[in-house]
Amino acid sequence: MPTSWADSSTAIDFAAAPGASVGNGSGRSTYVPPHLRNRPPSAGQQGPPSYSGPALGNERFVQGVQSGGGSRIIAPRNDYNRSGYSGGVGWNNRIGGWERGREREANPFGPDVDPEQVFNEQENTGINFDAYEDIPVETSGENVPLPVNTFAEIDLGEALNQNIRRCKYVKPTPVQRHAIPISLAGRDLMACAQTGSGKTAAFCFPIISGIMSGQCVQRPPRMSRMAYPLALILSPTRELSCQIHEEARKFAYQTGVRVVVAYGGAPINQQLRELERGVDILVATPGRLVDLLERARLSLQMIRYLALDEADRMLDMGFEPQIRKIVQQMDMPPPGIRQTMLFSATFPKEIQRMASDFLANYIFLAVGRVGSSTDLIAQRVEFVQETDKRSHLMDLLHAQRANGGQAKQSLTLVFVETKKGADSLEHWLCMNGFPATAIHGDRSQQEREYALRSFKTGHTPILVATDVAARGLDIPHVAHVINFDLPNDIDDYVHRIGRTGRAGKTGLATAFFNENNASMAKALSELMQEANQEVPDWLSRFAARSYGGKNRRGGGRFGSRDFRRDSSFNRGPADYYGGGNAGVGYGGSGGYNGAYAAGATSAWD
DNA sequence: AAAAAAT
Repeated sequence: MPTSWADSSTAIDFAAAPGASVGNGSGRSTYVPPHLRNRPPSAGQQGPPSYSGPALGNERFVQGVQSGGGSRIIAPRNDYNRSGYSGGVGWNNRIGGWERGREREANPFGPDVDPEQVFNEQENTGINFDAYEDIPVETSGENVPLPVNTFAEIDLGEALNQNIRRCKYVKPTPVQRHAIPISLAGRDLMACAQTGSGKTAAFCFPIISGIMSGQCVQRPPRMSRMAYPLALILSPTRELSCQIHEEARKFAYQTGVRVVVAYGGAPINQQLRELERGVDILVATPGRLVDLLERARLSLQMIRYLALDEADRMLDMGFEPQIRKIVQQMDMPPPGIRQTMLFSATFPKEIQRMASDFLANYIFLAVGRVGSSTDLIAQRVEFVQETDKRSHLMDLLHAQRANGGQAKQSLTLVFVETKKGADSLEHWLCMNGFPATAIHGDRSQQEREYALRSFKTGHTPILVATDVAARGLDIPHVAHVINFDLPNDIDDYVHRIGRTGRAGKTGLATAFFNENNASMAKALSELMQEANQEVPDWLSRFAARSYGGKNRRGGGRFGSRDFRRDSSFNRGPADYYGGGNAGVGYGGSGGYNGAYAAGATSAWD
């Protein structure tokens, strides 16, 4: 994955520059970021700047600018923070500062888009805003800031506004309308929303805007090669982290806010180099992040914004210990000091507990699921024996091809249960004349990224995938999701079919069902029923027969409701936000069920 | 049981 800064020629300077070598000893050279080398010494370099940051106490970082005088001298340093110290204007000056001398920031909008040509027409892969009109939204908490209806109402700054135009965002999505004002007001947020609802922008805009305007102490001077991001965005899979990184780079283009991504499976050295060159927003998967922390190449003590994306997925994948380590056991400022946004498609107990632990007096936001509410995804279930699956798949693909689906317009995503199954199905499809590729966790990261690219571009319009691709990935033009193997969890099913019918486009989801999936019958038929889909009789019979299986409404969930309303949850000292029920003026929450049935397992359980 | 994620 090309990362703009890595690809610039200064990377070479970096390797060659004497200043690049870093010493740990006090007498050795201090790392000077490449963009600050060969600059005439400014006033700031005469003496070491003082630094008053979180290490000295729990005051808000913004106070550091004003109160920093004479607090602590750590290391000789360049004028990184000069504007903040001298004028107290913070980052607006910094843009001129650390961006000056950089020839050109790589164009994050892709080769087809000239960022200078804001009104340049491009295929609209964006959001079908009409599809958002009826999406129900629910908020609760103390003093919920009012939602906005346009981006213009929000003061995000000219640079960000221009990027919003470049991205062709005309109008905020529901999650953006609500989440952005909440975030800009400095409040913590627990949001139930899906990727595809525009939530990446919903958490990126306030972060970028906050970093730009914040009178923060930029980098605590250190002699080590430690990176100090101001914002951290955690996501469950590498591909999702990449995707967030790509989007965030567009939003941050020419704002001076630097976005870096770190994830496993890729050489760590390049990522370390990126971090060394400065990072404001770090997007990461938990494993690699812990690695970086343990190598002491990264400190979280400057974190002002924390965003956890697809939090339920991260818990499913067993990341809770790592996440708790990152958030609670390293040097990250506590809730109330940092600002935290927790995004999750579902809201089970574990997430509620996490919300209690990670957030301070938060606002709860639930957004109906886009594309699932209506007929945007046509769901079909077919009874297919294991042994017949391949030939049946072949029939579907032939029919699809016969219908003249343009390759690029009709991508087909085939979900299977196992990594081995993915490989063998891919091979079999290719042998039978269907250009397919596969993505799963046993493939190298390079292969994974190649597969995804090849699929997105329509080069191989069939992608065989395990659940690695089930959530969050936003691939335009997926016309058909085939559950070759049904998952064992209805939530996974919802996420998988959510790869189609995105952003207001219609999609088709076909599932192969047989006796092995009996445990899914009930939940599946309920889900389809509530989404006004035709449920085959045989499936209803299966459903009636099955006792076990997961009841969608069960599982000890409070659903999308703000659980703080439920007094049973407020037990003991964990209720640190005091007072307990924050759901002021909140009532009649059940009203949306039914109408938005397919989203029932997500935001509207 | 399988998948994902650090090496």
